[in-house]
Amino acid sequence: MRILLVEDKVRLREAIAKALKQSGYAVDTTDNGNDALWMAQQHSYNVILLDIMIPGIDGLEVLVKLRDQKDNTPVLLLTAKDTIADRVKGLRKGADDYLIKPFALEELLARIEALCRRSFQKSTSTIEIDDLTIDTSAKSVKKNGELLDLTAREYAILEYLALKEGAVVSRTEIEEHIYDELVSPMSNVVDSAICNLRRKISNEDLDKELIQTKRGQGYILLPTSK
Amino acid sequence: MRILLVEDKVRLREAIAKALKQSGYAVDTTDNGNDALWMAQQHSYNVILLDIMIPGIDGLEVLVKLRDQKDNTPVLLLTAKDTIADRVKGLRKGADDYLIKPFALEELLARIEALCRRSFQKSTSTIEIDDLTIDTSAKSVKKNGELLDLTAREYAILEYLALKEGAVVSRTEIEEHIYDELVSPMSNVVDSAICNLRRKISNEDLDKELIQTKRGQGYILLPTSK
DNA sequence: AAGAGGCGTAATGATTTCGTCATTTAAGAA
DNA sequence: TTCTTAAATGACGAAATCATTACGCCTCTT
Repeated sequence: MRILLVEDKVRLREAIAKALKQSGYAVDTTDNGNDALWMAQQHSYNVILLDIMIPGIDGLEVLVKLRDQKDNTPVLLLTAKDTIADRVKGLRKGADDYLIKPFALEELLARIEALCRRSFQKSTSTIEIDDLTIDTSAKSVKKNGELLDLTAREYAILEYLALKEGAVVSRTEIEEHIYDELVSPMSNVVDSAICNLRRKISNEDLDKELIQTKRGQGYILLPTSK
Repeated sequence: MRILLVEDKVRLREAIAKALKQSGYAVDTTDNGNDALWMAQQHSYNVILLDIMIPGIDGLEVLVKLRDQKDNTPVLLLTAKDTIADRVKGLRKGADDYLIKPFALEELLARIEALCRRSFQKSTSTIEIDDLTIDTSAKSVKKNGELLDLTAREYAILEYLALKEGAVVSRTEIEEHIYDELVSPMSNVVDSAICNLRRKISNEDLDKELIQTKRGQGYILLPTSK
């Protein structure tokens, strides 16, 4: 999951970014509205955290412009203005949620999780696929009840594929949603990560791979039944 | 465990705060309702101790606003008003418990403990994990019946991890719930504390650590069986 | 007021992750 | 089948993260 964080106050921005990264998100940050718009066009973020009071174009304007461009990325507004009027204004303009500063990081994390879940149209925090149970809240994976020891990267990729279960996911898409930094075009990081992931989730007895390769297109996660 | 104490009378406030700290809680205090609301949003407290008769917004209003904001932090009301009507009013508005002044500190501590326990959905005051028995009431830890000599910090961290057994707990989360003051972003206090803690609870014969490291995410307390 | 112990900090050493590269394997087209 | 290209795999090394130790400040006790 990739998040754009738009916040001008350095300390707060870095504190939030740190917490987000600890929770396994790929995070891009900026301190102003212009860059925010630019970045939102460059990537398709899973969630945008938008401070309202920022230099240049303010948060609400950024939100309006995004929606004008038919960009429906979930937006969570951050603001100090604790008035009903502003809250309503933000939501009217197409914000998906609203958090009043200062807020507890845990609450922020919980809301982001909810927004992600909603955007993938999942109502529960666990995804079951074959003998795998992915708990997106605990960020853990169990196989037949056994906890698997996945690294953060491996988990992130598996979660992403699981959320898009049955859809072909290109390498580029994975790179864009899981990796902070730009991945060089020649790199085979994703292949490599998928390889390790498969090793950990594969069924020796079952020859069918849960993560299948679509030659020239990418990967797809398919339950054996389908 | 982090507690917000809202009480305007200086002597009483400091007496309570001191007792709480001695019992190992991280404590923030304020003497008025406005700050209380502000602080409650800033952190996710484990318990809020709320005096009803305070300057500015009164305690009941603070409670109402918290609940309006979907903040379900356990609230323990403190008040001199010993009338059935008020008691009912407080509880109706979403308070979790009620204590009439003057009260014995011991009773306060006992109720706080109960609230914490309830919020972590534990019914007993002892947690057993492998050969460890954590007595959240006595704030002591036994290993195979032997009392361990943990410092307050070490105990607090262990208890917190134990209450969230099986869940990955990030450094940020530990800092927020165990440490009074803001921890500088570069600090490795938590690492250091975990290291000391491990030394004291580790089994020389068993190679598996009870507190496991989730690289890039945090720590997790896992019984060996799982 | 002095001593002890707790605790935060910083430095260093250990571990793990992960990206890259090289090689092998597999898939699809001619 | 054979050739071409994509993907899988394994080894390696750099970088990031974590563990551990030592040190010094501060608080609390006596």
